Amino acid sequence: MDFDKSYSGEKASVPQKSGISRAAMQRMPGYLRYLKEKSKDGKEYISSVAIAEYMKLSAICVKKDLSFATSSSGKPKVGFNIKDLINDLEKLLGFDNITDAILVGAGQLGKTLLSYTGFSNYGLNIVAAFDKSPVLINTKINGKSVYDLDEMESFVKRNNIYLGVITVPGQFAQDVCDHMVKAGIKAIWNFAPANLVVPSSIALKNEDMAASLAVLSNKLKEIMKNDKKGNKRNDE
Amino acid sequence: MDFDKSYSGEKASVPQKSGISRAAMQRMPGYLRYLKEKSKDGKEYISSVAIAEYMKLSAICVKKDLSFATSSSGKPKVGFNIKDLINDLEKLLGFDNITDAILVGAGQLGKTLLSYTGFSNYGLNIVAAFDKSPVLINTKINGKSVYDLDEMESFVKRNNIYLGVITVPGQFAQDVCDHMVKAGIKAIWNFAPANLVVPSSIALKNEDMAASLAVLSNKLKEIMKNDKKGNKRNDE
DNA sequence: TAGATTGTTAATCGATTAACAATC
DNA sequence: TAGATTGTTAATCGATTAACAATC
Repeated sequence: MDFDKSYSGEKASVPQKSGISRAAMQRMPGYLRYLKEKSKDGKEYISSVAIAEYMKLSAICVKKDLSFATSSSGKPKVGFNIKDLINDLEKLLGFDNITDAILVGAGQLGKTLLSYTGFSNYGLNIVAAFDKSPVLINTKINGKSVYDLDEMESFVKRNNIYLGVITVPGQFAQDVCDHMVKAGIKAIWNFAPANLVVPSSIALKNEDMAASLAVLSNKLKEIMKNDKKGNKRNDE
Repeated sequence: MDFDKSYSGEKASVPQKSGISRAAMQRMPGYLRYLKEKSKDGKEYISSVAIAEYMKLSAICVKKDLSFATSSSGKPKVGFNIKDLINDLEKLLGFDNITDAILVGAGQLGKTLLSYTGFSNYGLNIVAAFDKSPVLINTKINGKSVYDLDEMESFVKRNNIYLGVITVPGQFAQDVCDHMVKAGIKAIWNFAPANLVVPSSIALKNEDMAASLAVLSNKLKEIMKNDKKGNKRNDE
């Protein structure tokens, strides 16, 4: 194998699905969640204006985003059929058909993800976990077996797995990542605090807590600064 | 209290720190991580070109980003002093001085975050947790007390806490969020799968697994489609 | 019908990149 | 000095928004 390896934050070299921007793609699950709520409330139709107002987006943005998902079009004056829209979004997001995945790192975080029942709503099914720790190997977490990391490659090939989740400490992440790529994994969901280097043909999504916290801390700092020039706390 | 409440994904109405784009802000922790690695390797200086190559960004982007952080400037022909840059970035990100936070929802995920030792590197210190479950109340997780949710408001006020982490199931998230805002919390880090509605004066960061997975699944789908028109797997 | 709402094309806005002068 | 690299201003690119015709 001969890859042109290099770190790729998330700026995938992988082409985007026909014209949908990453930003739009990230908004889709938000729409889906909102529509499901509305559907449960018994509503049948909803306008882009209503969605936009709640989601604090422009109606035009919502319309444009949804235009990528909708098979049937919305009705002027009425809006979109919520049930149809839900189906369209689930299809677009691939939440309707389950993708099998493996997870490496059955520590605290790994355990949490293995135990999370919500992934089935997102079309993800973690079928097995791998670890190096003898204490964990051959145990079960939420009914899912933890195997020796050495068995990962053959498991992945045998079961045609294409998605891998990394929940090991930062310093081991690159090594695990390399093994996943070697095994044939095509998409990596990385929870480890590490800048992973992957071939450009592999999809990588970093769940980067530090990055999130950076944004939030920055906002908080601004808020505190503004508050100083006024009333200090909101508790009247 | 009278807020103009509305859902705000992450499109904060809160002003950005003097000119730094959100995108840039999110890249900062990646730079920091890389620089720390390099520093450990014994390197003293690094050029924006070298950083850019590894991070798969343009050198211009790196230079521009770093210009927001650097107090002293880089040296032509040599690059930036790594140690200085690390300090600058940590200061910019607020990772150098600790912010206290509380967490609501001491379930599996809450437990994981409470046990995570890495947050101190990010300037975050979760000082206490809150829950409704009698099984959890008055227990300790990683040395941190779990209190009755009813005590949250007074705790937050008494200890001048401004940052709250939400790790409750989706259906309870809005209620918890409202209580946090009422208590005086200014920044909310939400791990629950819910579209939270907050006053525009509150910073909100959603750790939205569904959104991440949406992007990753989409990329994977593209890859698999492309692969069909060629060799099927990478294992020669 | 009148008016709300859709869907799309053109304009704007913001972020990234290119160009280039300054400098060690 | 020559050349690599910085820092900044101008150009480009992409995503969001505005405008508007179509339609139920």
